[in-house]
Amino acid sequence: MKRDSRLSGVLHVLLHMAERRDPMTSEALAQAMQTHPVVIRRILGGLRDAGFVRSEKGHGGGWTIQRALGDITMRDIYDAIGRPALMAMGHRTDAPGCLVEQAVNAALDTSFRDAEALLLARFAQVTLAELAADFHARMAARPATSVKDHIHG
Amino acid sequence: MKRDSRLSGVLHVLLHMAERRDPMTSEALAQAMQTHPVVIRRILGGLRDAGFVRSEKGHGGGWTIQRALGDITMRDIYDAIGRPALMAMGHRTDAPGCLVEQAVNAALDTSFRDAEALLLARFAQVTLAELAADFHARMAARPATSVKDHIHG
DNA sequence: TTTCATGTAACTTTAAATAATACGTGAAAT
DNA sequence: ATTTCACGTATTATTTAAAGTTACATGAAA
Repeated sequence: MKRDSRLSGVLHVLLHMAERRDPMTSEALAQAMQTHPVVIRRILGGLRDAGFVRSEKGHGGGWTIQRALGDITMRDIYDAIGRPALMAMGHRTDAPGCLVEQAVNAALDTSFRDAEALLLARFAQVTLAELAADFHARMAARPATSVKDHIHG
Repeated sequence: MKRDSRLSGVLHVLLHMAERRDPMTSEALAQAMQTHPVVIRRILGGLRDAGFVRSEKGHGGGWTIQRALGDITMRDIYDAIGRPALMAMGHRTDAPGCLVEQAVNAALDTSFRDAEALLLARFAQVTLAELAADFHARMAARPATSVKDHIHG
């Protein structure tokens, strides 16, 4: 399995956008994330459709956040990127005729469902404003002088 | 990401073994699991080292369970197969110096750690005996006549 | 001594995420 | 108007870990 890092990627990108007043280009965001501009457009595309960010073409264009950070939770972002799988484990067959497999799947499914519910509940409790505040707290605890010293690019 | 199904696979195999008195060969287990004998040996190898099963070579050889089903929990099995990742998401390590990324990772890690702890706690509460009982209950709720009608192979 | 069955290493295939390429659309600057 | 900038997206390639496969060695029983 290749671990999915879209959620952390999107959150990272959004917080970087939040530190700026002007639109940020996919190019600039990609550089900050050490990835490709197309990847940025793909993951932000879902957020645009959900109304969290706006994109503008042409000179001076780029991406801007459309809602107050306090009104966006990690759960919102998770939903907007298409609710990718949270659990790394599945089972071999979905509709098994084998009753042994049914018993095993039932036990695993129950546990995984509860763990997922816990995760989503946690996600819903964390807003981007809180993440931004955490970032600023980390910055204050450091000797460097400005925001620019703490973010890449 | 390719979902990991080793845990469900091992549990499945163990319950099948539990339904028999004689050793089961990797060949027979593989047929029941629709997979390859080598895969069976690989996943059972860890359990053998942990003392949950025993393997014997030669005529009449194969795999047998070494402990009472009530003394083996799903958590034991999870540990014995090497504690594979439970969560499908990781975070990018591209910019570890970035405080924004640190803030995001901290929030995600907290949630994921709690979800993993919940999962492992649940695993520790379920014994193979309970899974076997669930299997027999499912069998009793069905019109077919014998164990053989409900397990593959 | 032949056959059966596990023990393992090495290699191939597969699934999902990510990266890269190429080309299209629309907006602003000149 | 035309050029430049920046997003939109389809297509293809790369990467990673799991799963499958092959090959050969070891050891026990017939």
